[in-house]
Amino acid sequence: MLSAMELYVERGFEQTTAAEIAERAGVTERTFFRYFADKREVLFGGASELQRIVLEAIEAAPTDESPVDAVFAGMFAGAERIGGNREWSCQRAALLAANPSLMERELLKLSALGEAAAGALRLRGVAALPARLAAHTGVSVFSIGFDTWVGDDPPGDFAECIRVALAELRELTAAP
Amino acid sequence: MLSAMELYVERGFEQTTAAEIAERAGVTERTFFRYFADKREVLFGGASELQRIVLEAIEAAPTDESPVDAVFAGMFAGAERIGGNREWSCQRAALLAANPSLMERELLKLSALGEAAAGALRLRGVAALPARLAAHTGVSVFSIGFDTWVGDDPPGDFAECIRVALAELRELTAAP
DNA sequence: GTTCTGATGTCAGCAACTGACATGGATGCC
DNA sequence: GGCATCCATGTCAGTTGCTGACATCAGAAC
Repeated sequence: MLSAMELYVERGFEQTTAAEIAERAGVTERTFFRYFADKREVLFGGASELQRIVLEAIEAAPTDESPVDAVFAGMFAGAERIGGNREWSCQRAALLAANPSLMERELLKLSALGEAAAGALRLRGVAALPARLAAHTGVSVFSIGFDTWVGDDPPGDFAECIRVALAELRELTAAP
Repeated sequence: MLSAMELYVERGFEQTTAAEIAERAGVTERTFFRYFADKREVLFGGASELQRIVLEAIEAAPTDESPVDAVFAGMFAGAERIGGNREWSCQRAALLAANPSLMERELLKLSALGEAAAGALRLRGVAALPARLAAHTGVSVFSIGFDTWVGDDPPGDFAECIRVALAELRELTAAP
């Protein structure tokens, strides 16, 4: 709901009651809770779509591609979906940063995305441990790239931020 | 509180009220909420100590050690703290797996640990982006290693699980 | 036109959490 | 000993998130 986002930005998340959101949306509080599991979930409507896009891209990756490459095919597809509206992303990021309970939910969604991506890798024949490692590493880089992108001076668009982060990570983990 | 953990295991997290925990502990519900910010926080008493141990180990690492090595010095120190009581870790992991709201809190704590570790790296002169990447990668491997360790057939103790995961990750991210 | 179904409203209620104030017991000082 | 002080806890009332049960009502299906 856009009404909820507006109110959260206007007066803060904790200071906004479910009844107020419902009222602005023109429905009852009870109806609000029929659409959203809880007050936080309003901000995560796009999560399932993002996950779908990521998974489809992983599945669509060439079978001979490495697990990490397949995962990042998914991440770049996800970045393309999000990368259009930087303004909105910044606003949302500020809200999350200011409200630990919202950040909790975000982290849960990201973790679920990681597990789902790991599942997609497993379908490609990757063993359990490398699947989880590659998938969660991908999500981690995605997330840190996002932070860079909504930060003060990003080196480019969202995808570019991810590329930069991935290159840096490869350098960091290069065997000694 | 041990009373809380008992009750959560006995009858489940959601089915346990704060009043019941307080009663078993011999205090008032109000007093319970003076000690713990919320119902979930009871299970995360050790988080601050873990963070302290990890940070101290990172700070204590030789100055010429790479960021990743320093982070893993911290992770192994943390693993040593936790690795003693596998039984308890398994019970706790089962609780988290069964309760998304508890998992949320766990992820928030792990994320905070990652940010704190990144801060410790920055004090060693590491730039912001590589610091966050190394730190969160370390936490991610720590967490996946933990899952392996409390799983069905771990390849050894907690530290060994982390070593295995780290080696696997290095192989995965090796430049193509 | 009736029936059925799905979305919404209404209402009562539980449980998580909080603020304000009371109380009591330990501690320290004279 | 007596007194002041402080800190932990109890008491109580209240708000808010969230849920179950049931009523209502509009539109689709027949």
